[in-house]
Amino acid sequence: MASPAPVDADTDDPIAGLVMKLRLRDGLDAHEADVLRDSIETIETLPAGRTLVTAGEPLRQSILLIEGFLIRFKDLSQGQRQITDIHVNGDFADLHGYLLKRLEHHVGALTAVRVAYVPHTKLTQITEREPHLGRLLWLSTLMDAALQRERILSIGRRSALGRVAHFFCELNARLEIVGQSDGAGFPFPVTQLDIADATGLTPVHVNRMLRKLRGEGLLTFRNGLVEIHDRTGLEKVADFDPSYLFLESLPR
Amino acid sequence: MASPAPVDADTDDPIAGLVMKLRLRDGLDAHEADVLRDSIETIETLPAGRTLVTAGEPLRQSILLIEGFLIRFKDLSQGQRQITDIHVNGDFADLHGYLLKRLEHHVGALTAVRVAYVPHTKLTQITEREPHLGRLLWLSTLMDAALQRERILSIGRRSALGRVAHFFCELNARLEIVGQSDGAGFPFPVTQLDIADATGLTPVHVNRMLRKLRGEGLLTFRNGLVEIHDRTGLEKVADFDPSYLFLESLPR
DNA sequence: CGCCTCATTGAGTTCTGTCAATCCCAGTGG
DNA sequence: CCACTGGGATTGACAGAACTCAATGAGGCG
Repeated sequence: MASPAPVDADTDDPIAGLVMKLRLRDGLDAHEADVLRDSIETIETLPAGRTLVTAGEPLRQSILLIEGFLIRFKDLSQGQRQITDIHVNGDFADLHGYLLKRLEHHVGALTAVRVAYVPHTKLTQITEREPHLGRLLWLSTLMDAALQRERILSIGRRSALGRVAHFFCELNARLEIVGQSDGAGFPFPVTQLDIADATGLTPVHVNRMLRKLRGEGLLTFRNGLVEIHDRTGLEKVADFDPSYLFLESLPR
Repeated sequence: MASPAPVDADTDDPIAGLVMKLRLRDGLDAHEADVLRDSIETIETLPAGRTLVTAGEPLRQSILLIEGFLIRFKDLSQGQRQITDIHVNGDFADLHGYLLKRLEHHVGALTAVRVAYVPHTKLTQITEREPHLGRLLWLSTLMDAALQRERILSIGRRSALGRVAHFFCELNARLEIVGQSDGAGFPFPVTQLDIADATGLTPVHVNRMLRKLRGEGLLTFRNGLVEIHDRTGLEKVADFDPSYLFLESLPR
């Protein structure tokens, strides 16, 4: 019940999701896929709530998310939390830490996760020996940045209802890419507080917005499950334009 | 009067600001600086308000900002504008466009600017022949992303007053790096509407917050000039922690 | 059964936005 | 030199969105 319905990205190959996403944007040959796979040092399963990286700590490896949801988040001095990114299956979540050497934010497991660790030394080898693959990794961090910009727009200019709607539209679209959503819904075992921290709202207000979305027959979020009843309507409320997701191919 | 007071980054070298910033993080040898300088194709001066890149248009070159302020911004379908990034002297503003092939946002001149154009072919050569320099360019896009994350935190969780205060704290710190602020103030010829679009507020409310900052003896913004009267107090109101700017060196 | 976390709801408050008038000032033309 | 104009800045009054506080409900778990 609580386990996500595996579609076809969830094979035994830990980099299946990543490969699906990179392929979507640019060619990725078998050799390059092998190099990526061989760069993985260890694989781990972690429970929800676990902090994987704390701001400021020195880093020597990056995190590839195989299954579950990871978040990057920051806090103000008084404790107000803001989630800046949500990562899904196949995201090279922590690639930012590679060149920054330390992160200015935390990385945590939003749900139970399976992650692979890639040593930074391997990443440097890739940039030296496989320039094209190196550019693809760079590209994936640039697409993270595009998601962040949309989040800035969302929090800065969308209404609370629009923000919540947009949050789910984006998640749905991103999960579709990696075969974790069929477009009509997906498992998402988090609390309303988590959604509040991602949208810059309070949990109470998120609750009200969810009620409204439900009442308008657009979307239900309950028991860790998102059901999209009216995708077109939801995207209209969200003012959702997926072009920032770069879903089309970007020829080499 | 309206011309910014050049400190020492404003030499004739178009990449002076960029070099200052990259040096701060990692070694950059003379050869690498030459490669960067030689990658510039043309240099242009543009008036305030000019749009340099429109969302979606195919790109073949990236923009290095030599002087003035550039913005990246997005709009909702009803026209609400949100500035997602502000670029200062020495920022390789449009490096994101290199691998994305097209941008999902616009790039505009917030003030009069002088910009250099670098063809994407040159950037590819750098990644192929100069892996270390390539990583530095990658690093600069990662630092852009760190700024974006702080903006998400700011808009999502800071009060209106805190947002405005934080906006100026960040700008001041970034301008100091490239010698465009002495820490006590700097020229910033923009309107309150621009600040509103950057902070996710309305111009009327920005005006009120500016009045408050002025009333508390923290900062004055008037006639395109920022004067910081009480930096410590301002940073306190802003809950400003500069660690996200990565001002310290990141050893190779 | 009791406890705990999370979801839900209502009432009231506060913050920020909206609307509209006025002010200020630089630039322009007479 | 002065009236006029236009773009911002400023202000007040009011509206509305989102937050706060607090109570209640619902479900899972030991």
